[in-house]
Amino acid sequence: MTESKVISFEALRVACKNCSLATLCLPMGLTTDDVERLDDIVKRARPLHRGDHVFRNGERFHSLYVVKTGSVKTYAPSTEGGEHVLGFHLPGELIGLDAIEKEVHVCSATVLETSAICEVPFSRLVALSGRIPSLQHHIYRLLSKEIGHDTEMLLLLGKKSAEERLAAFLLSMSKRLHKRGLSPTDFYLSMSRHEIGNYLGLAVETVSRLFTRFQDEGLLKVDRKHVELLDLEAMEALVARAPVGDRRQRMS
Amino acid sequence: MTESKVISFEALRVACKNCSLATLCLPMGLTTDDVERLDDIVKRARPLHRGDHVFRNGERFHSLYVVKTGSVKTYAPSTEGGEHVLGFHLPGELIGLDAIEKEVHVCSATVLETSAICEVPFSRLVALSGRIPSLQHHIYRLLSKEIGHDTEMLLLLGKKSAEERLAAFLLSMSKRLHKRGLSPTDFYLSMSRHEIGNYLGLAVETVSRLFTRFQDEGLLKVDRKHVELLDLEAMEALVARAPVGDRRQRMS
DNA sequence: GACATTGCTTGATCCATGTCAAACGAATCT
DNA sequence: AGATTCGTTTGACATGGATCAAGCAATGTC
Repeated sequence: MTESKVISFEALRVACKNCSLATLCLPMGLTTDDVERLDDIVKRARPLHRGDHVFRNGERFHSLYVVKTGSVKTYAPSTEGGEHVLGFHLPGELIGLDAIEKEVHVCSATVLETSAICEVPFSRLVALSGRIPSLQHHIYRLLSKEIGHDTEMLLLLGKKSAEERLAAFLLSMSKRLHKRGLSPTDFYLSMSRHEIGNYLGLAVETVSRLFTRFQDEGLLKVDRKHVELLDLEAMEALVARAPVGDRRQRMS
Repeated sequence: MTESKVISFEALRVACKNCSLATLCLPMGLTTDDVERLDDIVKRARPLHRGDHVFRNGERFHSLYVVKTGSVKTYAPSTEGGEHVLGFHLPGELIGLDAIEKEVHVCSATVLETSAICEVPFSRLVALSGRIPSLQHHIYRLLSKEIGHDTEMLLLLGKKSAEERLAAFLLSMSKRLHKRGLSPTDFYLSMSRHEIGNYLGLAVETVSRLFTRFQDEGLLKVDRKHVELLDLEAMEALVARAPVGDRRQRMS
């Protein structure tokens, strides 16, 4: 009990300069000196537990957040009690970028498993970026990257079949986990089938059926949250297919 | 002939400080002095004609572009010759933000009708933003706004019915045109049904049928590209409906 | 002015995926 | 351990929207 508490405290005490996420997170491309300064403004919070919120829709925006360990789901609560899952975020990923414009959080972020989150006060980040041109430029790139990612999702939701969506989702998880030094073929999903379906614009039942179909076809092995991708190539081929509407007229 | 040429030349010569788009475009929130400096870096190009490209997928990224008059379509060309329409852009709107990260254009932008486009060299904008904090912050907001917009589209494509998508599209056009001093209820669409369908993740036939249905229901009057919205309220009610999947279980 | 070409509309049909329903296993509570 | 709940799976069925197939209206071409 006491021991695990000490361990997580130690884990959180680690500064940006020692952080294994250095290449994924903000410090990328900064000098050692700059990272020290960035270090000063980042607050490291105590671990959050499944279901805890990092921020909620409607709250005033003060900080960006970086997932340090664990995973986070962002979603837009809808009237009627439903929700629209906007994304799943792994260690090193930044959340809250959509709140800069209105200075209010336009979505909510909740933790899918016990997670550590770094808080980056935005006004201090902006002040710092005014003095460090490379940081300023890096923030532009981060925001642009987010736009690029959203654009990919737009294509996925607008043009791809259920099968292609789930394959793309699994490959995305695979690649992102791999970048973090984990197995690209063997991992645990921290989100439910319901959340996956919601995220991909599919019914839970469709997601479930696709998992069993993929398994029958030998593409993967799945047991509850545990997924083993057996044929990455075939999966890549699935998502690389021309979008649905385009399959009608084949060009010369 | 000669006369129209002179007119368009005059129109283009207009500087940022006199631009009617001032509140929509970059200069928002800047001092007169700052706007003058911004003025120096913005290049005003000759008018482009229907089908001309502002930039193409794969080209090296140098500049952001602002639509001054006319309208622009951004799209991601797919293999097989098809395309995925990412957005339609009206005067005052900025395009190319998704290219900052990779320094390469990840989509193409083509002009839907004769249009004037302002070019904003990004490196010069960045340099200027380093010296003008309010400009820097404004760029953060612009990028964040784009993310927010993409997020809305994600909801539209992931959760809404064909009917809701078209209604949302028409209302979006209506609001954006209104902001530019044009009628919110009576306007011409510069894009084809095919492009609308592609953008909304629908078949052309579905878009066409919905237009006739909306007309039959008295929501609007449509003749080719000319649209007259007759019942904005009813249309708002349509798009405000809870997303598809959420209509099942109603909360207490 | 006839003839392509292109964009739009309308009808008939089909199918992928949503919806409804039920059962089951795993996890949590008492 | 038994009961409850929740997440998942599977089956049966319904349907929104895609696809296929004409026909038609507007625009451009020679």
